Amino acid sequence: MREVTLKHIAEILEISVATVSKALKDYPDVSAKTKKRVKELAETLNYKPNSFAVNFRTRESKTIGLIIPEVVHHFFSNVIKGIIAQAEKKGYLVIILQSNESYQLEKKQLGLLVSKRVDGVLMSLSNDTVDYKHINNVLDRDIPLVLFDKTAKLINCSKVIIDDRKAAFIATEHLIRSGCKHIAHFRGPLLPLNSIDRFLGYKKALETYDIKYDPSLVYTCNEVTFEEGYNFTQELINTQKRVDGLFAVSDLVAIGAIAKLNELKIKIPEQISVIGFSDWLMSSAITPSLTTIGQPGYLMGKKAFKRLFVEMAKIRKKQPFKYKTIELPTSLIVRNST
Amino acid sequence: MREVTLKHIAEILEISVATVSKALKDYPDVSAKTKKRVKELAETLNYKPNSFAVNFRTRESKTIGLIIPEVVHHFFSNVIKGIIAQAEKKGYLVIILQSNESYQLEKKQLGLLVSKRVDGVLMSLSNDTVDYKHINNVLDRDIPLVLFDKTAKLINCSKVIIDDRKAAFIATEHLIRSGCKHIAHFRGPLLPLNSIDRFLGYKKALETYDIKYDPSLVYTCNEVTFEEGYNFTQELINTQKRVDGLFAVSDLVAIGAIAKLNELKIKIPEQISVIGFSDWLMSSAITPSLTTIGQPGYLMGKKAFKRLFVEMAKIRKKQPFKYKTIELPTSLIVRNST
DNA sequence: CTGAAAGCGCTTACAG
DNA sequence: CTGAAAGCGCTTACAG
Repeated sequence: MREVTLKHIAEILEISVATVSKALKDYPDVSAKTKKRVKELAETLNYKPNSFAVNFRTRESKTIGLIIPEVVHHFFSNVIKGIIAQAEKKGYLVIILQSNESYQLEKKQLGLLVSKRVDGVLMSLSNDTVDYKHINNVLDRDIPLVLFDKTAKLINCSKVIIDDRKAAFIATEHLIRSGCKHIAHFRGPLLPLNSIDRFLGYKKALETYDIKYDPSLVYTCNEVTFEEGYNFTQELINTQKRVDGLFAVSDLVAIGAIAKLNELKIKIPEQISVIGFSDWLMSSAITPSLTTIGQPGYLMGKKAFKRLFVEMAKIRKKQPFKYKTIELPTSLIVRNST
Repeated sequence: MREVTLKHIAEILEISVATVSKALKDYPDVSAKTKKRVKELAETLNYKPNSFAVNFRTRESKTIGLIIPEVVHHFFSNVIKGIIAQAEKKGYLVIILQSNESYQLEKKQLGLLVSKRVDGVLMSLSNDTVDYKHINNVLDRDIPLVLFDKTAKLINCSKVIIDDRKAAFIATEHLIRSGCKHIAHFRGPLLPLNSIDRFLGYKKALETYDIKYDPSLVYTCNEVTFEEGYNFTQELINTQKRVDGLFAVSDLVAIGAIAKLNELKIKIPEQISVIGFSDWLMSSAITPSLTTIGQPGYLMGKKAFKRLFVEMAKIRKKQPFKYKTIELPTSLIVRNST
């Protein structure tokens, strides 16, 4: 079965390829009668434009690229879902690449997407990324790019984020208001802005409520895993320090902590209150259910695509535009661990 | 900055475009000297072939499509990860679409991928899919397509699966061997092959060990959620029937059951043993940790791409090949809930 | 070893 | 209202 082309239709109808093309695209300068004939035949023959030819001609692929640090991650899965849903609605397809939290991979993948000529890029930085040349390079080539969740202040482009500092402040404040006075923090890696901001929000809350900041109550989770939460909790308990609250950088870490506390028969929240961050699927299912900060992953994906869509249109039409930072609200979800 | 093309290089070097093209691709019929000059200049100018033109010419996109019922799902996330990792290794990019367990969407998305001219398709059927015309249609057009995890016997193509029936048999057998005699089953929806097979494995194990099958101990989870596990457990307990074991179609359902049993202060595994299916991230973290069947998601993704890669090559070279069904091993992971 | 030519399927500025 | 023509950037069969 040969692929049907404009030429076939033109030959059958004994008109030119140009007219067929214009008829199908409803150009005003084609007679209604011709349009009708062309469209009907196209329908009958089940004509589908050759997208390779269309891409080539129009210099558009109607495809965007997405680079994400880790696909197997409740929050990021939700972001992905939001992005593909919104993209599909607008006729765009999404190519997904995983940077594995590696700067080298991220750089390489961005190169792949550019050489594939995606119409735009959505990305969340890897924890490893310290240098932004690869990103500025894309921006300089007038390829729209929007960052989400893990961003960097020094990159000048549109961003969709939450206010990590404020959310962490609220989380810590919630512990303080529930009566905690000795609050530990299992923070994220030193580099990404999110974990810095969450740490700063924690410190700020202590300061606001006149609680002395004690650096020995802060542990750094480089991998942000269950095991780190589990092990650091043991270490924390071993120090024999007074601790009555714990703010963990993510639910997974908090759940690790809860597992260890349960094991040690330390009562939650009576002896130690625990709060996480992100609201993972499982957080309401564990015992005790985890108080946490709700982070709108699906919405973030949706908004990120929407912004990208706007910028793709602007660039296509060579219209000037300003970068925007869109901040999404978070929520305190109180459950039984505090 | 104008895009560098073969023509630019040809003009600067005062040779033909054809020779430049061949030199870059190391055709044997170009002199070493010319090759060297061309390659050096291409390097200096940072020449990148226009992938739109290449796709158009070669009729290949080096892109595959992936249709998955649900992105936010621990098992499927792992499959996605395996697929993109393997695809990237072979120079392929992956477009991901989510069918949302809807046959209509699945059909539409398959159409999108075909019109986008992906080189191949990987998919897992939606629970809703009863009719396979859309898939046979793709296969008939000589577009390679491999199914994984959720497949159908009636579709004639390559598949990457686990033996759900056997795994369910082993899960149920494990309960029986731990002393359970009254085993409930929270099964999946009536349609997809997986949940039918898991149900059949359960029945077969009962039969093998001379335990009478009691249909009133079987509940159907249409959505396969935490809530269903939670609610059906309440219903099950309400019936006052003797039950000492539960095999749930997925970990999420099992975790819902555990949450309810904990709430009712029913001891696990002393009073009721619980086993799940899939080994989600959280299953080792809950209390008690969940015994389950390990299902190799990442490997499944990897194998599915590998098979697709083979078939893409065969079809490109117009070589005949046979469809293959690749069965991956599962494992019984014993934890504290049994 | 090199190059002229055709062509992939479409779009669009232009002429009539 | 219709069509001839050019062109997007590349590849490859063919001639020399």
